[in-house]
Formats: sequence, C-alpha cells, structure tokens
Amino acid sequence: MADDRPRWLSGDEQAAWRAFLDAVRLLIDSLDAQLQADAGMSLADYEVLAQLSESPGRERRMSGLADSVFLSRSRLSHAVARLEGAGWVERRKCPSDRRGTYCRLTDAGFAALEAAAPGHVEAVRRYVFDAFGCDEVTHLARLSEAIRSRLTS
Amino acid sequence: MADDRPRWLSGDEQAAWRAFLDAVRLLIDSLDAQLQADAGMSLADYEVLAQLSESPGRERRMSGLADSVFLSRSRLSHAVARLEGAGWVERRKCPSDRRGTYCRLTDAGFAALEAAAPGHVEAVRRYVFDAFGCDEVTHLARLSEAIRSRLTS
DNA sequence: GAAGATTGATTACTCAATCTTG
DNA sequence: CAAGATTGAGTAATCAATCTTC
Repeated sequence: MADDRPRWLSGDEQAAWRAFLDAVRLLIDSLDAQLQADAGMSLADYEVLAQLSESPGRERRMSGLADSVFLSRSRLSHAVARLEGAGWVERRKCPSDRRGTYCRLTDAGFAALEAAAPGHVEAVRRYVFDAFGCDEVTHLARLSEAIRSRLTS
Repeated sequence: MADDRPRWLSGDEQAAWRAFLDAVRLLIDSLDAQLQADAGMSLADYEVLAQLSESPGRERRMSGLADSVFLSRSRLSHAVARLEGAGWVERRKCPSDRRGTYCRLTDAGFAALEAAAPGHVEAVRRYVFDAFGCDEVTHLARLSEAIRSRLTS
C-alpha cells in the first residue's frame, strides 16, 4: 500500500537547513550592502558585468547572459536597462539573428567593475574563504554542484 | 612594506564560489516558486510562520522574530502586515514593555502552515537532501555555521 | 507557432524618517 | 538619548502580456 505521509527532515538535516538559510541570507545581504555602498551596484549587477568582462569582445547575447547568471529574462532586461542608464553597458541588435540583442560592456563599465572588484573579493574572502581550508573549499564546490545539477537537469 | 594588492581568489575558490552563487539563486527561486504556487506564500513568509509555530503560545516579539529569521525590522513589519491581512497572524501590544509588539500565529495561520509544510519539505528533500549522504549533511552544517558565525560576530 | 527580448502593472524590498516608550 | 516598531517614498522584483523575427 502507498505511503503518502511526508518524509520530514531529520534533526540533523533540519539544523543544517536552518543554518544554511540563515547563512545565505546574511551573506547575500552583506555582499549586496558592501557593493552598494562602495561601488553603487548590486551583487546581481556585479555578476552581469563580470560575465561580460570575460566574454569575447566583452559582449554576450541577452539570453545567454541570463542563463549564465541564472536571472530570468525579464529581470535581466530591467537590470541591463539600469546598467545602460549608468553608461556601463550598451545594447545593439544582433545582425545574424535579428530577434537577438547583444549586450556589451563599455569602457566605463569595465572601469566600474575594476574599481568594484577588490572590495568585493576582499569581502568574499573575509566572509567565506578565510574561514575555510582546502577541504572546505572542496566541500563547498561539491555541495553546490550537487544542488545546481539537480535544478538544471 | 605594506602590500595593498587585493588577494584574489584561487581557481578552485572561484569555481566553488560561482557554483555556490548559482546554486543558491536557483534553489531559493525554486523554493519560492513552489511555495507561492502551492501555498500562496513566500519562503520568508514560511519561515516566519514556522518560527511562530514553534514558540510558546505561538507568539514572539517582533524584534526577536526579526533576529530569528534574519530579516530587517522594516522588512518584517511589511511582511507581517501582509500576513495579518491574510488572517494568518495577529499583533498585540506587549503589556510589560509598551514599546514592544507581540506577533501571534492564528489558527488559520497554523492551518496554512500545516497545509504548506509537506510540499515545501518535499521540495527541500528533492532539491537538496536526497542528493546528500550523512557526510554531506555534516559538511553543509559546518560550512553554514562557519559563515553564519563570521557574520553575526 | 516558438524563440528572443522587452514592457507595464503589480507586488515586494530598502532606506531614511518618524513615533512612542523606557 | 536609546530601543522597539512602523511608515512612506523610492527602487527593484515578479508575472503576464506583447512584439518581432525565425
């Protein structure tokens, strides 16, 4: 016979899960606050700019960019509109597929990213990696990969 | 002499960090979407209701509640206003310290939480713990604790 | 009709200002 | 003046609808 009762979390799982949710909320908020105060951008903005800076020609199609940073198309459109207003990116129509749009990092955008990077990386170090040894870095990667692969399948 | 150059992340650290950010964004979005679709509440709402359900008398002071779920006071006030509108919580003035406010889970709120819980827990299992063994649960708890303690010190 | 991308309306969050009580 | 809590204004997020091109 079927068993429809929910499978609850064990005590250990529950404790781990709450610690995780708390840590994530604290961490993302802290990084957002640091970037906003020191560089006038959000963490999501930073990731968008960073992706562009590593792309050939410092540009990406909007859809690919959205997939890379795991933002919805709509959210990316709004974010890029703001970044364009700040003069940090430019959009242009894709010549080959005229449905598409390229988003390119401007020189000003690259400069803003370079200015933001040291403080942001320092914060990531302080909040995360300075507390970790090699093993913990491996664990973080493994756990994150496991979750990511379950959710992108 | 001083060295002001930023300490960049190693390749392994960078990969772990990006995987982590991606996993967190996917995970939180998925859990939010599941709760919103199946129970009409956000993940933050769920955590607030869950905290209340475990408190004596099913009530907490606003400030303690905010600390427990790591939300700003302002954000909690807005959230509780919405929850009160839904009939899931009630607020009353604290008699001993009249600056304070108690937030209490109503019967309807408790019922809503009970209705939401199985689907939510099942999602947490599916997305996270079903992929983990005992060791991974321990790792998750340790990493989360390390980050949390750095940020609440 | 489906993919790429944007828009507008609604809802939620943040930040600074405010109000009240200790 | 500090602590507890809320408010309103401004900003950012989501969701459904739309537009264009393949």
